[in-house]
Amino acid sequence: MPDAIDTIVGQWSKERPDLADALWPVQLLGRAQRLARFADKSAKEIAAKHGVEHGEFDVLSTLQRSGPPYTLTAGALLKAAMVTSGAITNRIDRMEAKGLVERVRDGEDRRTVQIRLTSQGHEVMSHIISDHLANYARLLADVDRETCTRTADGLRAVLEALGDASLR
Amino acid sequence: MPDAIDTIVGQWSKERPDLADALWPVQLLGRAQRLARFADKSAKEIAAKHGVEHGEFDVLSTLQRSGPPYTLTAGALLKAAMVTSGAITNRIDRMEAKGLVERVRDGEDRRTVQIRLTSQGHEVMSHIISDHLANYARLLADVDRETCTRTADGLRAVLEALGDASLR
DNA sequence: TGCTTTTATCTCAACGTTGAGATTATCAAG
DNA sequence: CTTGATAATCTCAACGTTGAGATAAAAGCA
Repeated sequence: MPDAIDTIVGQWSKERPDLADALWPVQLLGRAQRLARFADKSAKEIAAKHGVEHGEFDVLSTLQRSGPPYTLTAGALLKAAMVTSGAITNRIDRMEAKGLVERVRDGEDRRTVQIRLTSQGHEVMSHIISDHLANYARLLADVDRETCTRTADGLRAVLEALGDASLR
Repeated sequence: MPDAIDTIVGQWSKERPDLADALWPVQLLGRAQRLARFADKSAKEIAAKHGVEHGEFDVLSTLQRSGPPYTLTAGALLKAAMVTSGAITNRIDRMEAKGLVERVRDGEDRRTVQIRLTSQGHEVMSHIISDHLANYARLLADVDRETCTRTADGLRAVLEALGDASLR
């Protein structure tokens, strides 16, 4: 059964037959983008339900999963989030105002700013993460588990080839 | 070899062992999001090289692959692009100013606006698409073709289960 | 010690998207 | 016809991100 990407590839094949042999990457990358859009949109709704922006959820998540003392530099956060420095500064500003994180400048290197999850941030996050994972599971409810595993493994191979480094 | 998502899943398993069994969707959706980010960022650069925004490239692409007469309604474009109506209006405004598309209100249903690719838009697009596909191929250059095919098929199954309808 | 380069974060204006509401047109009854 | 409901697009203020430049601290080197 054709999906949206099959349609797109079919349309291009007709319109530009000379490019037919160059369309195969779209089958993979186009679908990854499409799936990511659905997942993003869905995750955004879950986060909003708990009163945080999508990007803020990302920061909370990165901090909590980093484990005690739930503290990372602004630089580590922007790399993990794949956004620019301006975006991280803004997110931290907003989150600090909400009491979710706090900036700590300690002695070692005074250029860096340590961002620490507050107990309130910790609390909010523990509620969101369950919802978030349940939502993700719901999205994939109709897909058999082996397809998920196999596809995830394929994506891992692709990301490795792309040089997507481990985070630590 | 672990990738960024393996690291994330590992961190969560340690921090919240009670959620260990609920992390499997992240293996798939997290990687899709990550791959999509790389692809998006790369596509954005290609489009910029030709003087168009990422979203504008999306519109050009949708119009051209739709085939003669290279005309779609604003509504069709916003569905294809998965964005809101405001975004499409703005994109069309900008693109019309650049001479890439033109609004045509013909008689049938005067609520709708037909967006038509101009000859200039056509020309710009034919240059971009080759670059774009070459860039996509370059991204996947180090991945063996069968992995791509297998993974793309897996993603199609997931998208179908999500109800991602064919576009026409 | 002094000078330059590099690193980390913040500042801020420009930009694109969102999302609710307004506008205008069509359709379905009555 | 007229009314009410539905549909398609546009308007616009609020919002988050980008990206270049500024600031300040640390590291490299003479």
